[in-house]
Amino acid sequence: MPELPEVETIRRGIEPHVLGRRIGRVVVRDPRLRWPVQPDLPARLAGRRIEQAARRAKYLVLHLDNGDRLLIHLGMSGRIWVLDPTVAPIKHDHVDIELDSGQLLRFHDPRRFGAVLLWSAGEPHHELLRHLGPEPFDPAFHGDYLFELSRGRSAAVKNFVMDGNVVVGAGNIYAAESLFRAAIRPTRAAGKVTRAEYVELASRIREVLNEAIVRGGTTLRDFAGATGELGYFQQELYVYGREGEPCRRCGTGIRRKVIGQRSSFYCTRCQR
DNA sequence: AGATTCGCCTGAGAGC
DNA sequence: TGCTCTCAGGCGAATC
Repeated sequence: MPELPEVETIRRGIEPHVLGRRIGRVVVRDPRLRWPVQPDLPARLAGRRIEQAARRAKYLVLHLDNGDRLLIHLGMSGRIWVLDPTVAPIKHDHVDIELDSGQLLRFHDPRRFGAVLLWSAGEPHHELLRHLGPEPFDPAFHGDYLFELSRGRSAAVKNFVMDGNVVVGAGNIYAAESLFRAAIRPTRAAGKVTRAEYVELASRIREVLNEAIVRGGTTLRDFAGATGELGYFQQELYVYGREGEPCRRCGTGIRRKVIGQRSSFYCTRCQR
């Protein structure tokens, strides 16, 4: 499932293919995504030039020359491919965006949890982005911020950092890995984690995400179609998906426990 | 307000 | 081989 590092990798991958390109025909084969594709989206995209390929949380944000922006979210099974238009569409290829380079952007999403939405120039803030917490690499994100925000919270610290209102990008895998590196047990109440621990955690969240982005970039060096897969970072996981396997630090068997409906992995010895 | 649950989807993998 | 069942999960909405 594409998390923030995967989305950033995809952004970097498609950027050279879309920057400065003018959009031609847009084909919507199935508008039934997480939110329905707006009926007027093809007409409003046609003829627009793409001026910037940005990212906010897990949203790709393509800035257009008329001030409109195209939001693309991959949900959990979404893909974006840069293809030659002669490549025949396959099942779940929901949206094609033709470019004046002769290539096209193809949005593919079996589970349709993703979205392709037009954000009008007239709306300064998009409803889906309004509530989002800071980017992990934003200076506003630091240990003190987590500490202050978490006071009085009874939810598990893992759920707390996975909450997009708190900070974006700490998805299930990266939350688990960050908490391991910070030696914090994911089940702890967020309100009971100390300031010093949050300073460490914020640092580890940035570290883990940065490493994953670097690895993701490696897998897509010969970019043709961003796959949104884990890439080489998968080889460096300390706890995620390693139930029963020995901790890479101390050898203790990694524990799996469901926290807030999500599988969580941690070392009972290293994480307190 | 914060915490929890629900619902949308289909593919992969396990079990039979 | 082929079927059924379970699980996975981003994230807004609804509910507690």
